[in-house]
Amino acid sequence: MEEFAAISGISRPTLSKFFNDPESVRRSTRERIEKALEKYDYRPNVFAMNQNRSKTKNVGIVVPYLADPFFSEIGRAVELACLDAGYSPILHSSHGSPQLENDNLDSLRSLKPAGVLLAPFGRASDRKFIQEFAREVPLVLFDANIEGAGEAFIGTDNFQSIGLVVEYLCRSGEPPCFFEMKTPSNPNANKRRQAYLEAMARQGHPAHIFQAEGDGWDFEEIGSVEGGRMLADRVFPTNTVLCSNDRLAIGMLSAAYRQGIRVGRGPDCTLRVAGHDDHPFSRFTCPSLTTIAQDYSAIADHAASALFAILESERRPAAREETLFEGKLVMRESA
Amino acid sequence: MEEFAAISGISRPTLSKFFNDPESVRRSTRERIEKALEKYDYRPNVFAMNQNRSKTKNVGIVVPYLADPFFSEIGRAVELACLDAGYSPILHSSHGSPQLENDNLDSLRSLKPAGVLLAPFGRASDRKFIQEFAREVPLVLFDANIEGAGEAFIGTDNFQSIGLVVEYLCRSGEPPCFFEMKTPSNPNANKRRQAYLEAMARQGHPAHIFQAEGDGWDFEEIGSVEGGRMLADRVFPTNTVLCSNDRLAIGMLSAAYRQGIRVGRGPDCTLRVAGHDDHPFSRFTCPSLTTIAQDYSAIADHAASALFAILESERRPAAREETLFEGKLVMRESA
DNA sequence: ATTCTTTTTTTACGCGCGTCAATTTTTATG
DNA sequence: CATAAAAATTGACGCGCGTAAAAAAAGAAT
Repeated sequence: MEEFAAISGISRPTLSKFFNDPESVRRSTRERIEKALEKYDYRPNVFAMNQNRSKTKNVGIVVPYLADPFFSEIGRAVELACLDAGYSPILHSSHGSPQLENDNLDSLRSLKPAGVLLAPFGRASDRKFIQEFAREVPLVLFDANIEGAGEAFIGTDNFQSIGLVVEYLCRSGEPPCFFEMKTPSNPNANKRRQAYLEAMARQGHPAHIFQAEGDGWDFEEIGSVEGGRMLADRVFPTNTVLCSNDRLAIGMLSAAYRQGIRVGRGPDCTLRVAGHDDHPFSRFTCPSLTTIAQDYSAIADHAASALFAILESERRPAAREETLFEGKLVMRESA
Repeated sequence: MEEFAAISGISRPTLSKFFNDPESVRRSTRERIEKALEKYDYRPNVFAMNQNRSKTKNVGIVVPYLADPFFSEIGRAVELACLDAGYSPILHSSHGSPQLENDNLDSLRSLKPAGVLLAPFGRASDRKFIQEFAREVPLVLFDANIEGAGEAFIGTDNFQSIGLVVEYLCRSGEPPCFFEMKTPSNPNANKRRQAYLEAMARQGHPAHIFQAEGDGWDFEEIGSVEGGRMLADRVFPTNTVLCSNDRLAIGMLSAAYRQGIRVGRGPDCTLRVAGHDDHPFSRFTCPSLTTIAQDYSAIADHAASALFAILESERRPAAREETLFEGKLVMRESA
């Protein structure tokens, strides 16, 4: 940097300011630096930059399971939002392990991040650990909420979205049963069950909840095995099943296919299946899956903005903000 | 560290050695340090550690598209192998953009990585850029090869795997046609086409190749639209289609379902479909997909080992090593 | 016990940059 | 044009650690 200062004719402290925030120097100076930069392509040393800075431009992003395309997509959207705002995103996956969630936060902490965007496991998360973490680092949660942790939460309004699909299913055929995991790792699952119950009450139909054994992240497998068993045993009192998420629904569709059960709205169909999340593969299931599309680019953008607002205000907000986006019904072949 | 040296009764240079490599100090000393570490939980500053080190313990991992579960899984396996070897993996996705591949390598370079594991796009990659990069940083390629770039390549033996599935398909029914993308971004696709041609020649059957228009990473969509069109137009001269990869096959299966074509081995079936890769969702397609399973944990482990061997030997190997693992046939319902 | 070897300690420097205070230069304002 | 305000420069210190050289200590071998 010393050398670059010499040949570019700019003092080193000014260069330092520039690299921290190009907007912080006068425009004429900025242009001179940028011109010199093209000529000599100097790049500051990341490690030396961050050593003396208490707050860096790093933003940690942690999602529970990157192999799930839903988190892959939303992780990407958050990453982009950070880049656009001039931060350096660092994306980590907890790979289904709450312990790894803690490890990820730990390893992020040593990178002195300006803030962290976390999609937590929820119930399975180490709540105390996360709250402790949030005391040191500005933290915004998305997708899954943990009451009282972090400065803000951004997610989908499960009551709205489930209400929407339940209303649709009731209007267009038999009222839906609800299929979910017995011990869901995600708090959205609990919200959705509750939302289902309320929506069915509103519609004046009896509610029927069916819970699959099993834990972990092999949702398709669970949906296929447990859902398949239920189909074979004819436990569903109506011909319509609303699955707590698309991955369970994908499993159930595969089970229905194996059993020769025709799924869809047609007259020859004996089963309707709907999901929630608009998983990237839901368009290609057989039949294609009717589901709820979460507005995850809105969720990602809003979560990032919320964090940046906190970072720029330099102080923690007084009230914890919770923002919920509405889901959209995506009507396809399965229901 | 100074403080921690004082209260633990160990000199600071010894501590420094310890944190670089715990094995480099005498066992009795190591135990004393570890005991003190539990008591005072000091952790060295990552940035200061790496500042004066020309080579860090960072290992960059770059995959072309993390939303593809195949890369998600193999990326994870590589990540784990790095952690086990005491390195700090940093996983980046190029999100389908060759430009971003360059950007990722650039941003990795500023982290002074000890080495980089790259699954490149292949043909679409910026070959010169990557070769330039490899001059600075030890580089090992996996999944997709770029001739002459990097110190080693580890992947699947497409000729073996395609030979295997072609042999199986011929033996168990009509010989397969081959369905692929016209402009594949992945060099494996070219190998597979070639392998198909050779395998069909060996089997004494005429080869039929059908290429879908379209580019990008929406393989399911392309398989569904283009493959569906071909099915409707009855262009396939036999009842068996071998798809270049599972994601195309998933699309084709969805198209077949829409058209009421029964897929599988049964007497009432008029189409057989096979894929390649054993995509995580292939078990849940309708019907479940017969495919080739790549041994990606072996690929990941071997790629990581190859890099570590280079790092520990401190010099570039004389010859470029290419290691190919065999694929395994996974027989399911679709063929 | 002596000698040789390995390990640790002592001492000291420097990495590349952030950042501060004092000063000078440039730009905006009246 | 003078003056105030904003921005840039000068000079200097320190961050937390790597690392080198020389001396001391500990352990191993004879």
